Amino acid sequence: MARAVGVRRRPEPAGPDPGARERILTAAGELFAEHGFDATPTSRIAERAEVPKGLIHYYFRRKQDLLAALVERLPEEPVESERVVVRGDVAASLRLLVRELDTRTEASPLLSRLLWREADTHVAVRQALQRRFRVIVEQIRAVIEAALPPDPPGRDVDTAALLLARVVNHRHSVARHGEHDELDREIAFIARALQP
Amino acid sequence: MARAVGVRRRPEPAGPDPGARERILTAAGELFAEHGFDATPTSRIAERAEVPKGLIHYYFRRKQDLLAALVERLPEEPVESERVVVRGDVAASLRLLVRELDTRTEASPLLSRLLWREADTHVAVRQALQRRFRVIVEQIRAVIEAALPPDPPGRDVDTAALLLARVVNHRHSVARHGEHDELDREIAFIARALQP
Amino acid sequence: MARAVGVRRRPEPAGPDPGARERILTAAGELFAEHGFDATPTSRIAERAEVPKGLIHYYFRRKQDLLAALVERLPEEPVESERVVVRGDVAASLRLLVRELDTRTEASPLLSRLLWREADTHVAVRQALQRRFRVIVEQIRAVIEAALPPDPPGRDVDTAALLLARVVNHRHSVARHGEHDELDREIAFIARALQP
Amino acid sequence: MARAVGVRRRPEPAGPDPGARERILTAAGELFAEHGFDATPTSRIAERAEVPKGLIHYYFRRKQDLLAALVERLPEEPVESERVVVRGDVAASLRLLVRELDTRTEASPLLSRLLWREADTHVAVRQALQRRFRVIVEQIRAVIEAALPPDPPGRDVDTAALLLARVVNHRHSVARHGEHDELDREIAFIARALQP
DNA sequence: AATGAATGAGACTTCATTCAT
DNA sequence: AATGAATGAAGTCTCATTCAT
Repeated sequence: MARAVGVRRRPEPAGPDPGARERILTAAGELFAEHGFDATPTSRIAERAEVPKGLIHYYFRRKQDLLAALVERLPEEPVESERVVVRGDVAASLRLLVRELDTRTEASPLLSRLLWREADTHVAVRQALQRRFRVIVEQIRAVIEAALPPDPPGRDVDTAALLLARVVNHRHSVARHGEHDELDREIAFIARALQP
Repeated sequence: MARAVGVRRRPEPAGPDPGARERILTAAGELFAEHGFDATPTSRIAERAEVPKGLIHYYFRRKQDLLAALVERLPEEPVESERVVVRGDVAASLRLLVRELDTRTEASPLLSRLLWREADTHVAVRQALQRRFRVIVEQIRAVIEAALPPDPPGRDVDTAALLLARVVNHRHSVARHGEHDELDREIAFIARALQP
Repeated sequence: MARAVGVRRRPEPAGPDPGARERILTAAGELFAEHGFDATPTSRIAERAEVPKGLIHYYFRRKQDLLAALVERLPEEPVESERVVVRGDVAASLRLLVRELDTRTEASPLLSRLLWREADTHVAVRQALQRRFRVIVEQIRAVIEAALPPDPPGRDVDTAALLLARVVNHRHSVARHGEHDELDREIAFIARALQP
Repeated sequence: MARAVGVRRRPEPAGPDPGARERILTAAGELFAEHGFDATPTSRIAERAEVPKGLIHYYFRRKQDLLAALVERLPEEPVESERVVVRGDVAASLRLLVRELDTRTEASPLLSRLLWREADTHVAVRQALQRRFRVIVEQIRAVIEAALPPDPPGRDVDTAALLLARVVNHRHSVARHGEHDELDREIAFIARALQP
């Protein structure tokens, strides 16, 4: 029970700690999002993840690798169009799709903003985000076409998709989230333009 | 906290250097834009501005103040609507307006992106940018209304303005500039929706 | 706020250096005492302690903590009265006690003066020193009472103790040490006053 | 009335400012006393004295010279013994003398402490203070002798004087002022010892 | 005589990263 | 496999001091 005074004890390895890697990434994501990448010392990440500082560099040789790993974690697989399409009602379909996209991002809205913030200086991040942007444009286009009434006149679906993608992305990157009214009005506007 | 006791050697100031403040701001803007705020040491700013390091802190007590000063420099006065309105042609009017807005930002496209990047962590920057965003929305709305044919049915001008403002802002903040085709197509799309 | 982007070269730590902490404290004590707290850069401490500058901040987050640690090191346990009491001879007893107190302080006379110097601006230091002063008053009182002839008339032992404590403290804080004649004369004076 | 925009105006010398030197010294004394010599930038002194920073270095080439000048200002001329002597009552006499000495120092008790604090590192200060200490010892001795009953047995007046001087000085240098009871008891103790 | 602009030395501190264990 | 100790590079900022005017 007592501990000999003066004897330096090795801190006893404490055994394997599964989930440590995961905790590190979570902590890093939160802190980066909150204070920025540069302003977050690895030591603070270690604290929040409750791991020794050394372990971070054991899993991620450099701090930058944390960012890369964070990007990997972003859900990449597209929303299955069928799940959100309301045949004949473009506005409703898009609303559903956007809710779905939001949900994925909302998992960590700050993280999304963070990544866009770092995109300019970190190539890997930028590329991943641009890829994701293109996927979203494509998805919107698909949903619009699936929801549109069968006889397709010459509407500019491509532009509508890009437009909405920008709106969505704008919210996820720099604008403040939350105002769903505005978003819905924008969707309605675009939908109306597609079916006269 | 203190200075070592002893006699200082050669401060040797070289007399007033007008334009130094300006050079510092320019250098700071460029470097911040290129590498980010945190990753730019004041020493490098001094180098590029060709001033002694101390002068930077003489003009701007802390590094943050450089950011603030950079924001001040953004042109705030709105575009005079009359200059860009083409009566009866909403699309043309908006194209002109957007070109004008671009020009102002393009003065330092990187700077604009930088500021949006830092908005999350620097309150003053964020507020200034949000204010600017609102001004732009308002301007777009004004132009649309001035360009619209005289008999006004119940179109959603507000939403159209917000939509376009988002597109513009998206380009200035996170998207890559330059693809004017897409932008023009988006403008056309919105304009068409406004006059059936 | 940040670190320039780029790869660091050669940290190359050299393994545990036991005694480093101690060497740092010793060096700090000496230098502070010699030139003052503010006028001693941590870099000079590092030099004298023969440790890299970083190590100082590894052990003591801020420079102030060095002062605090220095105070901790002061011997706190009181002199055992019995060791110095010469029954019936107050002057002799006090001389012995003062010699003992001196010895403890003389271990680092400059350090003592330093601490009193910094007491005004560093609360922790001030409190520690005030505590020590009170202990000394108490000790002196105890010794006087133990040494006093058995039939105790109404002498003002308290005041005598305070008086001597002040003399001792005066020597340790601002006066120059060393002149034992004067001290002995003062002790004799006080002792005489106590036994007419 | 209007001022041409953009024209740089010399700030107009504002005419001679007698008392500026005095104000600088006062401000310096206060600030040094409050925060310490090293921790007080000349800029802050300038602020409080309401003079341009340059003026300080115009009057006092180096910061140290401010300390020296502060020492000069200390009242040096001794208290006239006759004013405080109560013939036949040593205690009363000493009480009066000490009150008088206090008054002089109390003019700026913090300043007194400051000077003792800096005495170790600034030779000029140290010498001035030591000189003053000797003057005080001498004064006390004179007062004792003047107050003592005419038939002088072999009392140790010198030691009594030194003792009291130490008490006084201890209060002025490191101890907290204010407790006059203790001081009076100490004076009484010493006085009693002088006249059995 | 007075002053604001300017300067450079250097102080403290933070931190990513490495190595021995 | 894991970790605490250790390092050194660099960053921000302060400030006494000087000079031109």
